Amino acid sequence: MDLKDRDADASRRIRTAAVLLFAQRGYAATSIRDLAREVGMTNAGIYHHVSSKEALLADLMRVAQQGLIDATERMLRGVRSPADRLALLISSLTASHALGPMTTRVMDGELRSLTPGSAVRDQIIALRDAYEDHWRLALADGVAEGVFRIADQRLTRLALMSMCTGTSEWYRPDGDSTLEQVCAEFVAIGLAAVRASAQVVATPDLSLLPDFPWEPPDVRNDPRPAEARR
Amino acid sequence: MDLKDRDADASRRIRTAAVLLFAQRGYAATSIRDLAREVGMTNAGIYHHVSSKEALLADLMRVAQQGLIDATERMLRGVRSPADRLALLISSLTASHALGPMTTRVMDGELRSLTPGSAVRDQIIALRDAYEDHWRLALADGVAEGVFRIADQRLTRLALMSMCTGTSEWYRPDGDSTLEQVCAEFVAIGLAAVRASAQVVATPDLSLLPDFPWEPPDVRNDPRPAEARR
DNA sequence: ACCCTCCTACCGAACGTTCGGTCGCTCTAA
DNA sequence: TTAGAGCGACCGAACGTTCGGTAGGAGGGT
Repeated sequence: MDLKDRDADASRRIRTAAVLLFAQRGYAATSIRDLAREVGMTNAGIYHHVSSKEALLADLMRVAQQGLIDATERMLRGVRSPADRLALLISSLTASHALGPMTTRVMDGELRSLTPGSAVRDQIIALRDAYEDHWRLALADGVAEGVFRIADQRLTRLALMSMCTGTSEWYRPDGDSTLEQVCAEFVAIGLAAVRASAQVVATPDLSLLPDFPWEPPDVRNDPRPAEARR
Repeated sequence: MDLKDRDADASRRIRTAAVLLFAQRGYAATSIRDLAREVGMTNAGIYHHVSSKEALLADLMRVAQQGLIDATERMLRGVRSPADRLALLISSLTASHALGPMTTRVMDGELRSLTPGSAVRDQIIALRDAYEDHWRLALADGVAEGVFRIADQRLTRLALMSMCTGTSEWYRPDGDSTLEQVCAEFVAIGLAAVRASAQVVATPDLSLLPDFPWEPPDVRNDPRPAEARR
């Protein structure tokens, strides 16, 4: 195999394994040696592809967060109605967490593992803020246009985002509900939460979802902790 | 001070500090020495009150989960209407996570840190199942009685529970919304999610909420990671 | 076709540090 | 006088990371 390809392949396998292990056990509970064993290398070999354990985590998180932002802006492009935008925000966040459960669990839950005050951490927080601004704007516009009736916009946003992100904890592609059913149900709940008077016409284009490049292939041998299997 | 009291006090301070550190940094990222420093002891001193680090975590989780179950059953006692029961489930789960954010974050998120197959882990999973059964039953009863219209009961339950448990990540007692407002809003969202036709008359008695005995006093100096401060 | 050199992916071994946990002593309150 | 809370010192193991070395493909000259 070409050396360039070999390097790219090793980097990809390391990141895929890292996403899997960080999501299952947590960053702090995963050692470089665990990671090396998973990709068939020694711990020293890992450091040819990664400058440090924390830089690896930061890289995974930054790419994932940026991918979510890009996908969201692709989906919202040209959509004006606040109800449509809210529906697309709910669908895309839910679908992203359903289809990339490992990546999104690391993205959502490992910020505390990055050194406080470090540049990468601040950058990722800024990305998160930029993403949430799309929600803030959609809700504020809906209220301003009189099509949403919301008591507390921050409260509503946090409730709906928790609902969507929670999907990564329980969704299974071979489970009882299809992704389309989940999205449709969550959109219905979200529109009820904002007392939307307008009808939703936008349909999410799932091909615009983020590509999480290191999401592990669905491990049939139960990649998820037992408590999430119900 | 009486020796018995001194022991009880040390045990309490250890558990309070453990809940705080486990919630902030995670179990794996917290060392016994971190814990000892927080309570003004050496690492060896800790082991006079705790048999092992994992047993300490299991103890915190078991007591928290049992407290939630007890409080839920106190609240639901004698309440027959499914709409009332759902409203009380939402209120109590939300309020528990708002008032005991550290305890509930450990309870919800550290199951993966317990040794797979261990007796304590299985016991805590069983407690969690027992708690969730109250939700399953309320939704199923509502559907059976014709007062709820739900496409997928499991889906609805998971969405609403995620919304409630997410509260521990952002709620602040000195924030913009009061606990009563949060509960009222979440109950409204929940009832809309099940297309409840019945009116809700039950009012949650907050004095029946679980007493999480080791929840740290609200640390004004920002006990929460920066990303949750918005 | 061949050799020679370079480069790079990776390994074996070790670094200093920190981990969870133990042991025996000291000190103190009852 | 005694029990036990807490401490100082320590254990073996594991941690993240580094370093010198090696195998083998890549590339150029002949």
